[in-house]
Amino acid sequence: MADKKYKTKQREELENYLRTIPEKHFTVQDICAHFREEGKNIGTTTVYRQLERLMEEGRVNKYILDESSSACFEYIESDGKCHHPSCYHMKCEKCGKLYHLDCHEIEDLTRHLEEHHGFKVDPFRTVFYGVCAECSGEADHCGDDCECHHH
Amino acid sequence: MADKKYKTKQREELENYLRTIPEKHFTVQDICAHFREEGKNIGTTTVYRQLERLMEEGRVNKYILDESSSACFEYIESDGKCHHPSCYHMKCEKCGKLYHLDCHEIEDLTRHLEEHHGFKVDPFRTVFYGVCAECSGEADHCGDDCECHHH
DNA sequence: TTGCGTGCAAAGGTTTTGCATGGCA
DNA sequence: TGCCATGCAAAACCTTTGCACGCAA
Repeated sequence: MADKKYKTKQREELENYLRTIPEKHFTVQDICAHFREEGKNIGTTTVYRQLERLMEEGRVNKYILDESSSACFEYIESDGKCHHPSCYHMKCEKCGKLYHLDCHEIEDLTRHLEEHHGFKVDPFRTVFYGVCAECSGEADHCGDDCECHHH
Repeated sequence: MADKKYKTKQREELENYLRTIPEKHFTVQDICAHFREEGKNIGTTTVYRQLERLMEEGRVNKYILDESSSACFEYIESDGKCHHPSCYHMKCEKCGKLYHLDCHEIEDLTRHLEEHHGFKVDPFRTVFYGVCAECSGEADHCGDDCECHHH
């Protein structure tokens, strides 16, 4: 099962870049745009394939927040442990921002759901939708007509 | 703000059909196929637009289970109140079943998220993804190669 | 030299948009 | 008669696949 893996220039540059943005969210397009700005060019296909491999290695997470928009990826520091108490996210329906849910209560709930409901939650896939503090504070300035979440 | 809404044949037929499958999952294609079988024809575009409207009215939920496959919708009984202690759902990624999360712990968490994180969760939109009791019990029969969740 | 990796182009899917036509009020 | 709704076709997107060429080992 020892996969033969070549260490290519693209793979190395991609990983180097990812290391500079740990735990930030990005799309395939973001990556391509970044390298284009630096004069370097990495094909879209390659980025998809490298990210897929990194996912299999558990070094990248993939989130699907909205169809009809690109999937969101996140690089995980490769020291083998998650820096967050939990891997859940909260997504604001007003401004579109995505927050890590750093909270121990959710751990308790996760355990509760498994022990009492027999349901083993996948924190990577699970997103809490709602309204964030920022947006509920300035509700008047950011109503339904606000387009800020279309960035 | 009183939207002018015509009551069209298509809208009525769609709602009539949805009422027969409350809390079941369907895609836009499913709907179109159903009406095609009955000889009636409703355009894909129309279904998308009607479902969008129903979503805004809070009578339909939309789930994104996998990119590169269609979005999933669910009709909610429209009597205006939820029959469950909480309105969260758990969705099994193996068998595709959707469970209501009848649980008081989740109420506590909701309160906690609002009070300590300033995040007001929308329980109707939020779905816990994971593996249900049934499926984790028969893990051997329903492994990664199992296609049952592709219905 | 071997065979994996790359990247262009094209395909495959879902969802959205434009626009002429149809139907509700 | 207004004007919203419909539905076809086309566009817009994201993602995947095919294939020839390049490059690491």
